[in-house]
Amino acid sequence: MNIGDAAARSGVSAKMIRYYERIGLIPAAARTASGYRDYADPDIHMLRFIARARDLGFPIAEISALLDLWRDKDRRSADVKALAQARVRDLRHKIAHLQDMADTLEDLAQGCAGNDRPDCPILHRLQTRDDAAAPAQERTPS
Amino acid sequence: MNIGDAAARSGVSAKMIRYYERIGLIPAAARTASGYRDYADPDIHMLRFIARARDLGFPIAEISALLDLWRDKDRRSADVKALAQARVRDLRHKIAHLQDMADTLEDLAQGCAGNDRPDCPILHRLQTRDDAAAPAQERTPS
DNA sequence: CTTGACCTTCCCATCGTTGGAAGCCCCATA
DNA sequence: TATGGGGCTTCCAACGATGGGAAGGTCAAG
Repeated sequence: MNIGDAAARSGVSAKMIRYYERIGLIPAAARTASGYRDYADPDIHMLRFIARARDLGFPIAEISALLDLWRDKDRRSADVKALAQARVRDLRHKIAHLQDMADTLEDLAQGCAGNDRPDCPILHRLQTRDDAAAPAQERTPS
Repeated sequence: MNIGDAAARSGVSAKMIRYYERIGLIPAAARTASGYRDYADPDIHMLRFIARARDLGFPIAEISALLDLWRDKDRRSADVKALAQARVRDLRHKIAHLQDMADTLEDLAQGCAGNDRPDCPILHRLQTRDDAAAPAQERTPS
């Protein structure tokens, strides 16, 4: 199976497959006599695994750890769970940060008339001191 | 005022100040006879403005637009508001995406025993077909 | 045999930021 | 006055993850 077929079947682009091989995330693929990379079904499984993990926000280093666990038949499910939970915490942290930014910005925009006049509290708050940068403190801890 | 002082006062690192100058976000700073960049209070205001906008998630291109509006005394506040609202929409979109990832992953982790045994639905779902990629609530844990 | 679609490697770009190296400058202290 | 250490200058590289493209080899169909 050529790299193009592997890409189509796994959802990982040919570019990224070569990249993952280069950085050592996946082992070097087998080669045909003419130098083409040659993939089989287990490789597709692995690439699909990577695609899923990537879609769930795992960075490369953690996908590498997940792959090790995936291949290790003597793994402890606690190790897998710990990785997943750490990722969830990281995602929740990022979400909270973006939420703060969005809430603050929305609050600023809400106070702006949005007409033809130049005065705008958004610019005003941006240019002045940073005393009250968090108006959205009381959010439901959903 | 040296670049180090400007960095300390504005909250923008010296590295980034040089970078912003290089990419044209800010005009080239004045120079002393010996070639040092020389900053005054208006420059600090501008850098602070940039730092605030950056902390609110504006990309460089939009900060540039905001700076233009900031300097334009004949601006229309509607233009500023539109930029801010577009940024809020973008942030909310990113938040929704991260939320999906976190919910799905949390759901997967919830079904994992987290003990010394190797079987783990997280790895299981990652390696099998893609019907599990839907948002967390859709799927009833069987 | 030609053509076109594929493959190979290599380089460059993104975006915002940080780090380092080599070399010059400024100030304080001995 | 000399010296040392910090700050300044520029340039180069890297990060994560991906895309684009050039130059050249290979494969399969017409």
